[in-house]
Amino acid sequence: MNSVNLKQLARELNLSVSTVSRALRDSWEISTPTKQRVFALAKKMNFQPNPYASSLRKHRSRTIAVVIPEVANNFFALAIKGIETVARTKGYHVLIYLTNEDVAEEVAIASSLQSGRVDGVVLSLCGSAQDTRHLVELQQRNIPMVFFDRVSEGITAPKVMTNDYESGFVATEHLVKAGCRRLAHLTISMSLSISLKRQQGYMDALRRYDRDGGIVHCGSDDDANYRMIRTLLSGEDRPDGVFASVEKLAVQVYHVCRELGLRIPEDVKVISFSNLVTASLLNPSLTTIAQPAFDMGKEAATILFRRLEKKYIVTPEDRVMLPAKLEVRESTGAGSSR
Amino acid sequence: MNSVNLKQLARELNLSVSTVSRALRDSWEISTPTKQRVFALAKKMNFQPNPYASSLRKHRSRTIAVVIPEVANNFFALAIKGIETVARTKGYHVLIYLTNEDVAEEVAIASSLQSGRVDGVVLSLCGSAQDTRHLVELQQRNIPMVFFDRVSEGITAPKVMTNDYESGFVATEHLVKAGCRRLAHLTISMSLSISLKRQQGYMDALRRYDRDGGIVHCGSDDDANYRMIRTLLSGEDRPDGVFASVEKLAVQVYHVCRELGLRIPEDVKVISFSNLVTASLLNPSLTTIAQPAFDMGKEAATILFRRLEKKYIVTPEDRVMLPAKLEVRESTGAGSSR
DNA sequence: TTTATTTACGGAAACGGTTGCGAAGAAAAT
DNA sequence: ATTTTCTTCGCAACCGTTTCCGTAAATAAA
Repeated sequence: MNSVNLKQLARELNLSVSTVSRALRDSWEISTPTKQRVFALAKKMNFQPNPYASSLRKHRSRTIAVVIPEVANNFFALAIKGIETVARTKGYHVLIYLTNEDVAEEVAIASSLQSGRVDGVVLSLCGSAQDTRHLVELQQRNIPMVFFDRVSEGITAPKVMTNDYESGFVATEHLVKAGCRRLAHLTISMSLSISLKRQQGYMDALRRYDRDGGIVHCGSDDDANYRMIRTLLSGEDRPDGVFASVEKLAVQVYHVCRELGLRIPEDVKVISFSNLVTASLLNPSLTTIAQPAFDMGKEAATILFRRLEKKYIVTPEDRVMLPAKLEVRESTGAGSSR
Repeated sequence: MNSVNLKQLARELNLSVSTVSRALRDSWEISTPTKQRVFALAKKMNFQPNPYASSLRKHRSRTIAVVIPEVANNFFALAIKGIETVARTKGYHVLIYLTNEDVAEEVAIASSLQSGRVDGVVLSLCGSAQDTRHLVELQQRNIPMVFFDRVSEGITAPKVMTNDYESGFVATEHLVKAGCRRLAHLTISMSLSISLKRQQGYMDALRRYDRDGGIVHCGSDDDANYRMIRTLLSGEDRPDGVFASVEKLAVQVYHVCRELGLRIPEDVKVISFSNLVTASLLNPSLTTIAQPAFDMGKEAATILFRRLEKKYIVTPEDRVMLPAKLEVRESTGAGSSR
């Protein structure tokens, strides 16, 4: 345990505890020579102020929480990196909580956050059906929240997101223009607004181009998803274009196509929301809608810190849109196998 | 701010603060009816004890730190997941710190951890040259540490690792048996013990099978790495087998081969340490040495909590070996293009 | 009935910084 | 010389919980 504290410094310096405390915080009330004496000894004794004493007194922990559905996913990993980068330059610490796409866990986490352990929260919702009471309770405790990507429309808090509707439209349009006649959209949630928006973009593009297409509602069970996709691609009237809303579903599509002997892009064209670094190295390389994950994390954290510094007023329609980018590759190509 | 505290509960119940505190901790000193009254009101008022007051008083924060070089990497992401899973079942919170492969950041983080903010640390070193004084100082503050993967041999602390020497040997042997005559090993560090062990396995396999082979020392600068690999594969006497110690180098090899028009595996066979979920979908699919990342995280966290519960005595040679697994795929195949 | 032992709870001192207020001494103003 | 104003620092309360210790009442033992 770190046993060097203010009291010891004060005794050693023949000063009071309060003077030492103020000197270390570079208060104007303390003379320069005294400050220097204090700094010197503090450094010599490697004094580290007890963060818990400070948090208790100041009602501020200099800690934020990041609540996300999963971490083994390039998008969220990059977002964490963005958040952590900003946090450390601000002198904040980052607690991480994984919901594993399970609402019950999200509720439990939100509940534990009510204790005042953190000054603010950056979060991305899990995909299952959402009752947002646990988040409302957090709001009522005056714990600022900022959403990113998987936002909650029902809650008044800043939201950092991508242009999901347009991206869904563009992805679908891209498939159509690549020659697809019968499409399918793989989605992970019927409650997340980002899923609904991507889906709406898909549907509107279908109508705009007068194409046929269905929607497959996947979940968090990988095996079940695999079977659903297998069924989809096994039928007589299987789609010749698939738009996956998350990369893990695209990966499943690749596996299913291998198993069924379907060629991409000749038999089925594939496009997906994804931040896979290996997208260009896949066989065939995968056409993606890539989100600026790192920047979204940075932006969300930046907004949160502005809120914590009271330099920010939240409005109901408070959102930052960072554009996703279409990266055309072979999986939606004309058909040249390489 | 959460303003319902013990004092308010006590006033409401006509009890003393100490009694309420004891009741909530289910102390034997408190009668059952009193406990029930306390529990009922605490639940009704949604009482959440202030964790900072508790930490200050008990000198325990129920928080651990995870210090890793990066997060946008399947290995570390899965390890975090393993650590977080164990932590939450134990009621602990997880702080995350990224060194970005920068020793200076690692030192700064270690220094900030001296404050007693965390009860223990799970860490994986960054690759640059290591002076371990900052870690020794943490040890001296009685903050338990557990290493995983990128361990420090100079420090007496539990280490969770894979059989790096054998894996290096096996990987090299696999390339040799696939027909490679001239090998190259891409490594990221000259100071990490895991790199040295993988390298030693490589060298011993070369000697055992009487093959020629060099070592390319890469760093954390992706562009520089790319150029080094490009130079390696551009020469007249380029290798026909490459063993990458981390997946990002294997990805670079793929890109370089595309640029140079080299065919994998016909011209160059590639094997790599990697936890890429898309390894089997790459073009060609990548032969990997996969580490049990999730289990390594779980194991490291489990050991740390045993230490925190004083049920664990550390010995200098304290290490857990979890075996890595060779997954043979096309990148080291006989040459069939698919 | 008196004395020893439980049982159930309250008082108060921690834990280590932070901060409002007051006060002593020096400097400046009158 | 006296009063006022700074400058610099100390005292003590405070944040919310935990825990040592003490004590009154209830029960058991003598």
